[in-house]
Amino acid sequence: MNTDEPRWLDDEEQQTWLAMVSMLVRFPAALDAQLQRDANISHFEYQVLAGLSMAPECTLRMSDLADFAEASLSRLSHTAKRLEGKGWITRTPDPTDGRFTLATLTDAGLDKVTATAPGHVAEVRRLLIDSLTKAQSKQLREISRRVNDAMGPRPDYPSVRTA
Amino acid sequence: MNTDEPRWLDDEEQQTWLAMVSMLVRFPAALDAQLQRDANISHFEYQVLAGLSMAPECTLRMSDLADFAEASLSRLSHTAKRLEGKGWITRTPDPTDGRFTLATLTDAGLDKVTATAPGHVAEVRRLLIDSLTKAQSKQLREISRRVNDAMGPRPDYPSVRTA
DNA sequence: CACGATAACTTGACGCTTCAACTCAGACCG
DNA sequence: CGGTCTGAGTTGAAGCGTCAAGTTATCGTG
Repeated sequence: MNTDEPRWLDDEEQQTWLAMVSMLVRFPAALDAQLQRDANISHFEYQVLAGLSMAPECTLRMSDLADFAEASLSRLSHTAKRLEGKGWITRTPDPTDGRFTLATLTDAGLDKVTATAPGHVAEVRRLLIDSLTKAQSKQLREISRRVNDAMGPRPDYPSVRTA
Repeated sequence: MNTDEPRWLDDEEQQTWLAMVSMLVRFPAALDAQLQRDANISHFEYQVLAGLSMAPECTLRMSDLADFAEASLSRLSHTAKRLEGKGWITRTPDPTDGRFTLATLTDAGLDKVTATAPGHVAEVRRLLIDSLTKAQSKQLREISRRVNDAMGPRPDYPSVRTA
């Protein structure tokens, strides 16, 4: 609603922007497509399962899991219900503090992640890692860091400590 | 479902990947948040209106508009119906070929874009352009180009020719 | 000129995300 | 202890996107 003359984008800036938007739209779609095709799950569901698989005891509080997957608690809750319905996770109140809910990967859930991970990693490699030189990969890390910083402090940035 | 030992990501690759995922999730959310807050429209709706505003006669075929906005025709059709309901666009069959539908920005729609654009551009600047050095901006263009290429030929890449 | 393609939308149903309540457990306070 | 507050999680409704059919207009072909 600001009507002061804005600083429009010059040609190069616009190209950067358009290329970025295109990648922004297509990349998540490509990831979802691969996972949907090969494992019949969404990228977000995969993230949830993968997050649990990397946690001690395959268990995480809902809020920590939401934080890891950068999702709202509500979104995670709905998804957790679906995943529970498929037998891949269970939810129980935290015995040490009933306010928390602990999500745990079942054996079937672990099998699912194990079966799905290689194909997913291969796709990430194909689309991103192997498409870039080592230098570009480093540049992308720095660029992402800066953009993430510009968006504010939400994700605890340095090394999400999950693997 | 491939069970051959995959090439896992090493530490640096994983960091690149995680940073990228974070940006991928948060950046579109940030754009939508700004537009929703200041103009009460989604980024996709903005793209549609902006696409029309840049076209000759403020008019485009639905299929060309879908192509520009990298959306399915179905998605665009639903959105167009909503935008038409708000009085921002109109749809008419192409007089020269009844199979096409021409979407045209109304005066009210043009006002909406004009009022919304400066704030949106400012946000793009704040989050992306001004967060990066000129060199990084160039790197990002090249990185996006490569990743977009890896995802296949869908969008007619070189200079979308809309402005 | 009829008649089967084909392509450009449009529509309806379904699934997922968001948003705004709502529930519930423990903390804090008198 | 009872009362209130806070924060975690859940739920239901509403909105948007996708998918699979449907429509309709033109093209080709005989």
